[in-house]
Amino acid sequence: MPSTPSRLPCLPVAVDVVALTVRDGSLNVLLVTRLIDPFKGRLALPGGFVTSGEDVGEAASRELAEETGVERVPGHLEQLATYGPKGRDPRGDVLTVAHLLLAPDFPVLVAGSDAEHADWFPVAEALGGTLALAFDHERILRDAVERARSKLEYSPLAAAFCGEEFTIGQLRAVYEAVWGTRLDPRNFHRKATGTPDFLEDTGRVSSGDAGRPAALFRLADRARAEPGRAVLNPPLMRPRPL
Amino acid sequence: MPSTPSRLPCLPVAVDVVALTVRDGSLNVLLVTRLIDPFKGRLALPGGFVTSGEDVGEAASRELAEETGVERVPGHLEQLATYGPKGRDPRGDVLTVAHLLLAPDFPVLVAGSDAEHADWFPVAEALGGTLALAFDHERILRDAVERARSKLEYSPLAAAFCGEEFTIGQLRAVYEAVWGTRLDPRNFHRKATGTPDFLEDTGRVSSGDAGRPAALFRLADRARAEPGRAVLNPPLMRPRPL
DNA sequence: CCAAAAGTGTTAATGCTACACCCATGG
DNA sequence: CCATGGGTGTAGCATTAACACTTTTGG
Repeated sequence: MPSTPSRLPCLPVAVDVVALTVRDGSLNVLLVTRLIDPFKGRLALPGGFVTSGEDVGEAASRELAEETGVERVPGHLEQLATYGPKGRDPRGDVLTVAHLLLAPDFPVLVAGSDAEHADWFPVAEALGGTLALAFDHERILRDAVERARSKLEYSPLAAAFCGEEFTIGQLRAVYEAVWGTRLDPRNFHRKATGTPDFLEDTGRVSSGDAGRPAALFRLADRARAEPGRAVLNPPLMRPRPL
Repeated sequence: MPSTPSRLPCLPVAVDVVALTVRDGSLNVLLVTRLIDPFKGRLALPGGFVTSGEDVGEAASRELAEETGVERVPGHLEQLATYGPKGRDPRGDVLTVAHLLLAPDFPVLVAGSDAEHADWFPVAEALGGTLALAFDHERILRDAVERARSKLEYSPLAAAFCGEEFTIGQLRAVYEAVWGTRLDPRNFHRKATGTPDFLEDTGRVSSGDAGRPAALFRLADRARAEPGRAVLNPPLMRPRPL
């Protein structure tokens, strides 16, 4: 069976992934150095073309695995938005379906100097213009960060930045890094632990750090099942900027 | 210059539009009867293929105009999500970029019996399975309604369902229709008029209806400029269903 | 002991819900 | 006059914001 009907207008369809994580208290994004034209040598979002027989989400997963060298990239992947196809690629019209990955800080494997090498960069730098991203990737990154910021308000997705188990303090650090604000540790603790269907106490405690050991939590089953669902009702609001 | 680079994998790219409006107190969606296979005779979302040289949003606008006979369709158009390309069209892989239109109740022009004829249908019927929509359009419609519901909570987009000027009562009717709930008129009035950068009093009043004449409002300039922006902070919350 | 982070209690301000109540029009 | 919807006031409740305070570790 033919996978594409004939005599229909066709477009090259790409996927790009904005992979975000929290490192050293600030929001970082995964970027690759382009080895071919256009924009050879410039930094870009990981991505590539959709091949026959796969959905766009599968293509995003595949590209992410290929360009990081990590077989099963952790975190929460969701679709962001579709851009184009007009005027965003010097080669011609290319449609791209951008995706958003919220992930714990996993190490990128370096395959070799000839492959495209992915690495984490602070979002502030990537949006400041100093890195000069390829294509319209700065705009896509901007949209992705805004999406991530608003998602934290009403969904349990902040936990996607943490590992399987995490402390309330680590979770708060995620909110602070993504929103660029400081939150009151006491009030945050009450809100996070008091929200139904959000967190589950594992009974274990973290060790090693300074200060009193913290209880370890994991996402509640209800929140695991539907990661996009609005379990934080009323929402956890980010402080209004003046 | 060639508009599509050669030797790149290609896909047919469609756009579909979920046009929503409020009629007689309930949420309605614009559907067309398909005149060709596949799904000939079935109801479907208006849409079509993206042609060379246009962005997906432009294609959505164009298809909407073509299939309704209305040159400049009113309301707020935004991208919803992208579906596919696998297994959603019996002809083969087709990617579709779904859009969402929130519009006042405009009359659909009937061009003739041979053209695809668009008309409004209650969302409840379209999602109930009685209408049996073509392709995966029921799923897209479901996502669109959910998006519209959550957008009303924090954005000023409820006004997109009304005309240029509207009363608080008409605005409340939009919330009630989209959310399927009843809201207290007094509290709603206070919240709507008390939210900064949301509504602007025109100074005029509505006439003709039963009861006391109501003041006419329009969207504030700030809300007009960025229709998706979260001006309703804290959000206008829909009553939690038991 | 001291610093640092975890966790609990308390209070004041804010926002929402649920009403009572008055206003202005059409019939 | 009455019904109908527009608009204001207010008391009770829930949530939040701000901060005092205790707990438990590492150095």
